[in-house]
Amino acid sequence: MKPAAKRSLKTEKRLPNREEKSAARREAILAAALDEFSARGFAAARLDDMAKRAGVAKGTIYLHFRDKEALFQEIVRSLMGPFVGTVEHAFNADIPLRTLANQVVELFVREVFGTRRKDIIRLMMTEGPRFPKLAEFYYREVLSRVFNAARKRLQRALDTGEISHKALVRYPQLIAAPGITAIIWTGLFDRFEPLNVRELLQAQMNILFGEGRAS
Amino acid sequence: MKPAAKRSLKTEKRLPNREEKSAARREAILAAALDEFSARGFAAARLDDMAKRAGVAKGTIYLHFRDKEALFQEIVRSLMGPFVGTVEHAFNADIPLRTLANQVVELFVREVFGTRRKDIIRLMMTEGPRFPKLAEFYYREVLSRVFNAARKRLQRALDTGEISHKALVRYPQLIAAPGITAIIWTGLFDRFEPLNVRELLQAQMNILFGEGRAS
DNA sequence: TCATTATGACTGACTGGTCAGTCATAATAC
DNA sequence: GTATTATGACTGACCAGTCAGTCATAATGA
Repeated sequence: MKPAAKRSLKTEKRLPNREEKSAARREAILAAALDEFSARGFAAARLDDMAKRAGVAKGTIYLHFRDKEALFQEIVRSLMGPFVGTVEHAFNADIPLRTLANQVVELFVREVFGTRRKDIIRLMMTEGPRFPKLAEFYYREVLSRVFNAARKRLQRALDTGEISHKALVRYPQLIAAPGITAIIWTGLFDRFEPLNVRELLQAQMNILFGEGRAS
Repeated sequence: MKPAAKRSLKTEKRLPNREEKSAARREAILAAALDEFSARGFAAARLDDMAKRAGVAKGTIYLHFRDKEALFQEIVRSLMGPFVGTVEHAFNADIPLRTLANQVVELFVREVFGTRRKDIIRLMMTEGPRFPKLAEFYYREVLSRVFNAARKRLQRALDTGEISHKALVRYPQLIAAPGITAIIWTGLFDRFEPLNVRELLQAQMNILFGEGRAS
């Protein structure tokens, strides 16, 4: 498949070969598609616009993705999949709950709110009901894994007396809720009443787990 | 079909006159449109389907609403507008905070989650970003009024020592967050992991305001 | 090394279908 | 009788997905 390219020349800047170019285009298409889906929603996003934005002909999209829906699903997969491990790892670390809470806030602010993952989550909420397959993927590969890790840690915290609210083990949604709310709020109302996302999340963590210093 | 009815006979069941029929149709169209918008989202919902569902010809819709977008906005207005007063009233009542919290939970479960208002809120979250005018209307006529009432009550509670978390006055979002989250969760993941909405909301209220009896 | 041939990634005009909105005609209320 | 309201066939714009043809790059071989 890939025979000797320009041979191991020292040149950092080899010309990209076919395979590399193909991969680069695939990425460009994914990025462009996310922009369009975010801006217009699934139904109203135009393949023509994505192609133009990615600097590619429309037909090219169909060389990489079966159809519009597959493209959409692949965006979710490619951005959220790798992120789950990071979150699980954070929950499994052997650190005090309050420190963990601060880390989770930072992780959310930096790796979700500060990236396109915020848009992915918004799209999941927005389009999920019409893509049961995607919702299932998201539940199985993302949510249930994150929630399991969270529940395990919360149960331990309950056992050791780090927390007293039993409800948290049953409803980790209470930890996620301000993040969800922040994503929606900023998308709709930030121009009327801007929201300090980090403060909102920290406030909930303070209430749930007691006061702790800002990191 | 039905010419001059029996004139002012005592008959409770007069034939509806023009005005009444028109109003009834308008309502039927609004209801049908909400069903379609909820099921498919704004862009993908079809006027033909709404007409069929409302038992009306497509053209009739345009006798009542300028276009698809106006119809959508009118749904939000007509369902949420009257509801705001109820909520403000609840917040202004002179009752203990913990009782109020229970009432708010009940109000949400019964008047939002148990009605189409749940769908309206979901649609606002879903379609709001693409309808800045609607988001503004919603903020001005619904959210800011509810939040103001909530903030006033929470400030009083803080002054009297009913609560100790100052953050609640700044971020009433923390009270709304589980409701938002519940609406999204049930729309996406209820088939994998059903959510007891009332319990979720009560759990948050318990954490925010201390344990209280279920109403 | 360089000329020739083979490959398959890429293009974009095109097709078939969809759907918001219109309007001439029909039904109905007054 | 006539003004108002309702109808639904129609139109024009739009867009997902297709495919015959192009051409840069890779493979071959002399």
